[in-house]
Amino acid sequence: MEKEDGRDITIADVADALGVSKTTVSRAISGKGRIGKETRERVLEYIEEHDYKPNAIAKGLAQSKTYNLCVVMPRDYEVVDWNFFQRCLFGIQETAETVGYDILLTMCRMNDISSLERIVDNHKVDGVVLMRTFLEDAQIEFLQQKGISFVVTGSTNYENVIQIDHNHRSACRELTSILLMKNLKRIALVGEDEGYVVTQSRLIGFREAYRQAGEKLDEELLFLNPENRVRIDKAVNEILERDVDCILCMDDAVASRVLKALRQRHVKVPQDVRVASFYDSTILENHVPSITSLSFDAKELGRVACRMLLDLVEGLEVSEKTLLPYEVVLKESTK
Amino acid sequence: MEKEDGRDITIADVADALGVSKTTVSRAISGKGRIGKETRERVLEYIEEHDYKPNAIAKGLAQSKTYNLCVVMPRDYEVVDWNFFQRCLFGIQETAETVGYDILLTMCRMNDISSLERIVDNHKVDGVVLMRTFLEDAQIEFLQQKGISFVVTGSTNYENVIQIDHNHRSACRELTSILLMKNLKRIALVGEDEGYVVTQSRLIGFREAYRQAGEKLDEELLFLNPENRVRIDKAVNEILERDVDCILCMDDAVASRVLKALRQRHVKVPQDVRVASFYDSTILENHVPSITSLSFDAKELGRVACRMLLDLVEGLEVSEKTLLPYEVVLKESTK
DNA sequence: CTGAAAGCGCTTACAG
DNA sequence: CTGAAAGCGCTTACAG
Repeated sequence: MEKEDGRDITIADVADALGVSKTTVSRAISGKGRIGKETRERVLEYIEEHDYKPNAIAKGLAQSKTYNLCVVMPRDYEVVDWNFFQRCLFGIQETAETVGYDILLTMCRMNDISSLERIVDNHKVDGVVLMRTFLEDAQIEFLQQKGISFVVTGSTNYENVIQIDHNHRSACRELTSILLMKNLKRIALVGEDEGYVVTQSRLIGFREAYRQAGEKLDEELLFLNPENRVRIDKAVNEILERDVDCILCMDDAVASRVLKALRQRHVKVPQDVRVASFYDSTILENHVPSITSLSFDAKELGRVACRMLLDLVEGLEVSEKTLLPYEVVLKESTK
Repeated sequence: MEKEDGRDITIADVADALGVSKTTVSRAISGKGRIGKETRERVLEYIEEHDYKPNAIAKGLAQSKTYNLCVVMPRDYEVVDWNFFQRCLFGIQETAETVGYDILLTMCRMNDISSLERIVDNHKVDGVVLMRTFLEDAQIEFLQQKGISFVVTGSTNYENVIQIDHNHRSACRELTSILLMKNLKRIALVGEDEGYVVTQSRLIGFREAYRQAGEKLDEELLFLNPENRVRIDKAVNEILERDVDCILCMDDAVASRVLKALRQRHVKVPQDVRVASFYDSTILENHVPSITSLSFDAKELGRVACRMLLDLVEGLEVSEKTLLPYEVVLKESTK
């Protein structure tokens, strides 16, 4: 509702029109504080009729709150799976919305956190969720020093950080175990970057599966050197020379390149070699043959993370580490 | 900088410490209004030293501004290319940031605009960019009625809407022309949804190319019926019966399904039939053979859109329709 | 149950 | 060139 001068009506206008005080109107809206049932109804009715909408900014100022949550997305070109972040973001937004919070989105290149700093310093948000962190993470250090509420989706080695993640270690252990049980003993593990905690978790899970199965892991089949970055091709050559049963990829970006390399060499999947990925993304969605992989519910991750951040903002106790379940999805590529 | 009680220091603290008025401090910071050079420097120095940061919320309230822009992303599962929106979003965020604006992100399912309504009604943003619109668009109607500044990325038939788009019509005309010049006369056009303006533009460009080339278009080769939605497969069968030179797909999601269908039928691309898409996305990025398509710079679209919205918010004149260039990228699939 | 008043942290005419 | 004061639109002790 607008007044003649083009401004929206305020709580003061409502109060005037009804011959009550602003306090009363405020109480009727918020439901806080004692107020007569009848007065409240009168106010509510008037508000409804005249389409009054509270100004969230003013409310925020008075309460020293913003009702905004900052989510920091990664922004490099190297990101494996945008879609995952996308879905996670949806989960966050969806649950934030249900309690009247909005999402202030920003990006973070490597360790340039200027944008995050500006948003936090300017008091534009009540809390933040970091969608990706590094082993050495400027975002975490900044937020901890500022003392602002935040959670991390994914895992980190930093202390006292609320983190929500899928159980990658256990997931990778399970997938590897299944492969071993299928009598695929010689598994080559290909991955590009050890700079993330998740990569380490995956590797640990991989090793655990071998140990549990009582099988010996051939360290010669581990291709984790970051120098392989552009040379997956070369790695594939070496792998093929070493007589492997299966190629396990750290993620789909890697898997995609491995598959391409195999195709070029006319190596058939799964006949000549099996392939599986520790990660499922849309990259391989339409791949023929379909690729065995782990499946994670990104949206649920977002939902849980957001809920926890909201609790944190409200001053509630929140457990430091939450692990979400996963699924192993067996497809043609490991038949 | 924090005070003992945990609150951040305010303009009043600075004023007190320096023995000047809040007015003066405010002026020193904003650069507005007359102020002595020396006093300004004193203030600035103190601020720097004590790491004072203005409270954007308070500033916003005083100025009736928020320094936030709302970006509305589509949220259906049917969206063709998330990546495009992603990159566009990056462009928007990037340019907003340079002038101290932040992005409030929300999603819009089909025509459920409740989330957008809440954000606008609560005065949480100064303007909005709609990333996708429908022929009948609740978002546009709502924003127009509210009289709030907004721009649209993409095209719409609504009047008086600032829109920034790639020149799809001309792009599709050019790609089609090139195919015709390669003597690929019998081109089947496959698309799923006519509910968007862009689909119409593409179709127009397609027809124009035929007209310009003086070739007759076989209407039997147009597969645009939404009923094909799940039946691309069937369409491909019919296409193959009709002796076509090339299959032109409205977008990559369609192209991807068409290619899959061809593969299953052992039809070779480009030997047996050529394939091209009116759109380039990551879906087909690693496809073998590589697919001829149009290429659009999503990030630039975001940048331009944001700049125009900012102008609009500042009350500047802005041209209603802006068309951005494109590229035709010829690849193996039409060799 | 209700209200006057102070306050959230800024900006901005207005006066000097 | 500088400042006192009012105002942005809410909330919230405090008093009645």
